[in-house]
Amino acid sequence: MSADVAARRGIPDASVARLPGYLQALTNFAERGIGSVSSEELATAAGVSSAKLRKDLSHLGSYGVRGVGYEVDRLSYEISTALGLTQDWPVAIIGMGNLGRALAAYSGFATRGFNVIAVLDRDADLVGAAVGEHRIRPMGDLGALVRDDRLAIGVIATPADSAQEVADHLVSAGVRSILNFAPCVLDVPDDVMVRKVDMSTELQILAFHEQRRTGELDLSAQSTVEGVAL
Amino acid sequence: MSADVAARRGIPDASVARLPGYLQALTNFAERGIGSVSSEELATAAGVSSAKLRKDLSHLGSYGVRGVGYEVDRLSYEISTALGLTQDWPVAIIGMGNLGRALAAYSGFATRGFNVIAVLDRDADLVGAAVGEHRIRPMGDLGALVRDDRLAIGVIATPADSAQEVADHLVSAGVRSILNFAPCVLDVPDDVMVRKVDMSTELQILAFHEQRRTGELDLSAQSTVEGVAL
DNA sequence: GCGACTTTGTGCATGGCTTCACAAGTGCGT
DNA sequence: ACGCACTTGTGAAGCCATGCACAAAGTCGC
Repeated sequence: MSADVAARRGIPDASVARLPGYLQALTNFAERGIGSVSSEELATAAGVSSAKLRKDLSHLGSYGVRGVGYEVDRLSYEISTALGLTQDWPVAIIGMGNLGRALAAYSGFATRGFNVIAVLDRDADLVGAAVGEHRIRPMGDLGALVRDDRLAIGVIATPADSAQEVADHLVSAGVRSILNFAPCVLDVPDDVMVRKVDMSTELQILAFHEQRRTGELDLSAQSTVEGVAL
Repeated sequence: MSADVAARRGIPDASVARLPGYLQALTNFAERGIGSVSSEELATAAGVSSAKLRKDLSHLGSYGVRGVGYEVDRLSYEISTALGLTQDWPVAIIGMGNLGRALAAYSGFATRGFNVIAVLDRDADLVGAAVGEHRIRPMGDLGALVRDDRLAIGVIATPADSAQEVADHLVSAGVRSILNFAPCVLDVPDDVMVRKVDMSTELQILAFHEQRRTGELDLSAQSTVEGVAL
């Protein structure tokens, strides 16, 4: 068991970031009634190379069978355990604008080990309004949610200018994992983990490649010789 | 100019992924009336190390002044140019569920170089309905949007089970940059770039670290000796 | 049983990214 | 004019992740 923990401690971040993808692919296989997959099949379904997949899985332990592959149910369980999804994590969403409401209505949480236990907003005028099955609660409720309902993960869906304030609130209430949808950098203590989701950033990265592509096409008149591929 | 392009070609992906963050931080500085920043200040605002920032910027060219720092406006312009944001990119959002509507209503696009020119849905019953300033259009309009309005970027906001179908439609219409919000892997030709945004994945990564943290706390009773930090 | 075949798990080499450390260049005060 | 304080840009070193190639280990057919 201590070996278990020791193994888990050493999983590289890059591997951890891919585990959810494997889990999702495995769920698809299970739904299609497939009981066993090779690293090649699973890797293709998850969009990675089979060597990478095997190395990633080797960090969890040795759950495959040589010559055969991986049992879908078993591997799903092991990855779920590694990710800490054997329990349901209570999540609170803060900021009930368009995005917050969309997130609150998103059904994908429940099937993936998360449970939205509360939605909150800083705006007193919104408090009490219904959002799906929830009623919007005031920020002051955060402390009770952490204490009584073991809230551990906060989702910030506010505009950028109030995100830091909300983050401070979450941190002082004891939340140490934050998913930030606001397009800004949050300043939090070292022991608080923040992950950011920003569609503008993603679009800008796409724009870079799109522009580079069209830029090269313009130049192709004078030199088609340079490798355009890749 | 060819040196310019050559320089731009060589920007590492990791650097490109950080440029939007720098641009955003610079915009903040500009709004606060700050005309000049050091790499240290900008790096802190963007949440990276100053060495990394300087190396990233060095890939664009030499736009700083030793002993002084970077002029905010100038650097903003250079990064915008590198990212291809001097023009506005036409974007279409496909899938008008909760998420699609939230994205369509998101005001952050316009200020960051993107312009939602159309929203679409596969469901014929939804076609024609109003979403903000837009009316939902049928998938068949994609070809015309690419041809007449230079649509280059598609945003998939459908459930996972129709994402691949939508992606195929986008690709055959000529779109080569896709932002995918559906929790699945898309199979597209090599010259099509897909970036994925998946909040479930992000939450699962947070859960991993949260679980590891609490797991170690549980064990701390028997052995506080092992380095708990980091 | 046994040999042929399949697939995992992993040591090793490779490449890319990050960090360090410092020379080169700039402004300022005197 | 000159030295001092400051900051950029960049070679060099170290680190992490990826890809390769193969031995180990299992199945299947006979």
